[in-house]
Amino acid sequence: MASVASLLDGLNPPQREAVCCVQGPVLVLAGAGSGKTRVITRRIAYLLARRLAQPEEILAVTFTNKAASEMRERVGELIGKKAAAAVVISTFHSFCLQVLRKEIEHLGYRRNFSIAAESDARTLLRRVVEEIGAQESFSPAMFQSAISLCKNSSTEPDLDKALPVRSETEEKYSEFLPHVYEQYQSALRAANSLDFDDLLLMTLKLWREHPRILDRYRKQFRYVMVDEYQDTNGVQYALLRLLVGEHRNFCVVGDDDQSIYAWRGADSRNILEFEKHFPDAKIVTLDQNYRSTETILEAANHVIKHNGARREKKLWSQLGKGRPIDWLVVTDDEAEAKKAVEWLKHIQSKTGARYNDFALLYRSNVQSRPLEIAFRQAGIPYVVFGGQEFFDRAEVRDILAYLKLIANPRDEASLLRIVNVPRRGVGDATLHRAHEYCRAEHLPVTQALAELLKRGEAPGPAEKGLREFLGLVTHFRKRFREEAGNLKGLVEELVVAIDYHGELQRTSKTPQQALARWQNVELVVKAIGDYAAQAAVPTLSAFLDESHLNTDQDRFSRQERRQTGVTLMTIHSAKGLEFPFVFLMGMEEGLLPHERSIRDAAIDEERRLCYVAITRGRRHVTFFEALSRVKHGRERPSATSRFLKEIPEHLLKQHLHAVREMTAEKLAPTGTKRKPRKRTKT
DNA sequence: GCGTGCGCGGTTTTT
DNA sequence: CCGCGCACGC
Repeated sequence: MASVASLLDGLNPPQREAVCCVQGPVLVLAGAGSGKTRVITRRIAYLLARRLAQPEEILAVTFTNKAASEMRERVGELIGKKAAAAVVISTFHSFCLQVLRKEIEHLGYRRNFSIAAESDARTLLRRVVEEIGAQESFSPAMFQSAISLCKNSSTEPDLDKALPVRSETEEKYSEFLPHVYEQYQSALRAANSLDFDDLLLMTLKLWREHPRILDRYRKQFRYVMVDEYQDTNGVQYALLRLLVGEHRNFCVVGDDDQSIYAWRGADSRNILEFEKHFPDAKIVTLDQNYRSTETILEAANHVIKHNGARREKKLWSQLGKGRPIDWLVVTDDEAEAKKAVEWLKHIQSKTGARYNDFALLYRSNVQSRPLEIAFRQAGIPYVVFGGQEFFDRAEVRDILAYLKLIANPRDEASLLRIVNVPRRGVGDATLHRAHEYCRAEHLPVTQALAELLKRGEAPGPAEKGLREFLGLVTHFRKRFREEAGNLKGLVEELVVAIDYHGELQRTSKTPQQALARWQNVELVVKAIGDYAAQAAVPTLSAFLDESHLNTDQDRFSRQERRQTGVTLMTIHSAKGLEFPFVFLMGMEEGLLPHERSIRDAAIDEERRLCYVAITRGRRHVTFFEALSRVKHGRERPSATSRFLKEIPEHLLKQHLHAVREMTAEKLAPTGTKRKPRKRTKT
């Protein structure tokens, strides 16, 4: 255990203050690259070194598993692995899941509840929308995001807030929304399932309705810390408020300028109005940056200062001016990709930088495509982050659905997914009947199906298939209960029992696709093996929980970090990361800011995105701008991003080489007359 | 109950 | 341009 004094070593004055002020509410405004993780980890160690708390009395909440495990690792370096393991460092969702796995029976759900992944939730929602006859108004997807916003926004689902009423269709839609919400919620309950948002909402409900239970948690967690506080939503705020209500030893760390998840329900008022919520709050601002050159920070400061409601802060560093930001103008997106390759090689030849030192950041995933092609052609290794999640692929979800139904016989979304995979001749008629039956008698779906079968109410061809299916599920449910030590073997057996290999061969378009999908299945089996090997008491249910709450970045980051290659990712996924060289692609109106945000007048968040992107760079940042871009399959002219224009000229160096080679014909068909010329400050 | 072809819509995505 | 969701025909 490190000494109290040594824990303050190498910290600047505000950082020390943030570490030492441990009683009462504290807001640490931590600008990009200002050493915030350092502050949180030292603070935890400080609490322990001064014997103010036992490890298990400290709760540190993060938004990602990755952040949580990094934090645990770094706390471990300070106080030892064993003590660090006892500190509760967790994401909001997994913390709430832990609470609910213990206490949910108080809310009338069963302990073996399923987590409904987004696709499962959509399945349930689709039927609800259909039953209500609301399909005329909006798609299930629209209802889904509206419901999610409701669930996130405040304590009680606030239906009016979900969407401002604008058109006739939308009016009709908001008229349906309350019914859809209600029916969806009861469908979830009948399926003994919670969606992601429910994990938080139900915990809140539990604490509200059962003060004694809340009291236990209050007594346990005497010190509470929250990372990325600008990303908390209304429910998370309410949860925290309840938890720290009495002792108020509450320290939040965040940066309002990096709030880029409002569209998902994050409410930046939580950080902006912290003093309103906690009038005696102590505010510490960390604005010394240890990451970027002064040029990069100056550019970032200039962009962000155009935002309205924000806490004034100016990042500064002692790392020298560095080189000006290069601004490369090219004709179109293909040229942009080629230029990126060329420019990367150019920087490498001057600095000797490795591929890992570069990140190409873009607003939306579609932009990755031309980049990937260019990098592949150039033979430069790259890693694309994002895109389809492993656990979101059809074959993986099939296997998971079997396991989920085995763990929770009421899980209707999972049943619907797999009852006919492989084909068993069970159709809508049978399933509808089962659904009605299940609703009337409050039976688990599996049992409802069994009952239909017993009564001979399953129509001819379905009968045999149904019998086999139910036999299989029952068989494996028993086996998983009795042979819990052999998770991996049982999953392997299950895959064979349903002949999933054959199924993939039947349903894949090419043998290559069948192979790729089969390899994913093998990865699921491997994942459960890995899980069983490291868990103290492996259970199917805990494996399923993990597979729902961990993202690919948590699961595969280790391997990928070892890999050397250029990083391609969205600005959103770059938050929290840093790279010596950052290329910011598509600095154009319509892309950054995105056209949809322009339409919705949500420019401030786009500006924060731009700010986040720029502040990822350590040594150097390059902007790319294409004069025309393919959108929805059409080539269209584009204009320089307004954010780029907010950066003073002396910080930029514009390059027009690529454009000089541009031919007149290239521009003519797109109708653009715009000739790039040296920018004049407006 | 199951396979195919047209037509619409299309940011970002910590869990 | 691409992927999917649904509607139609077997």
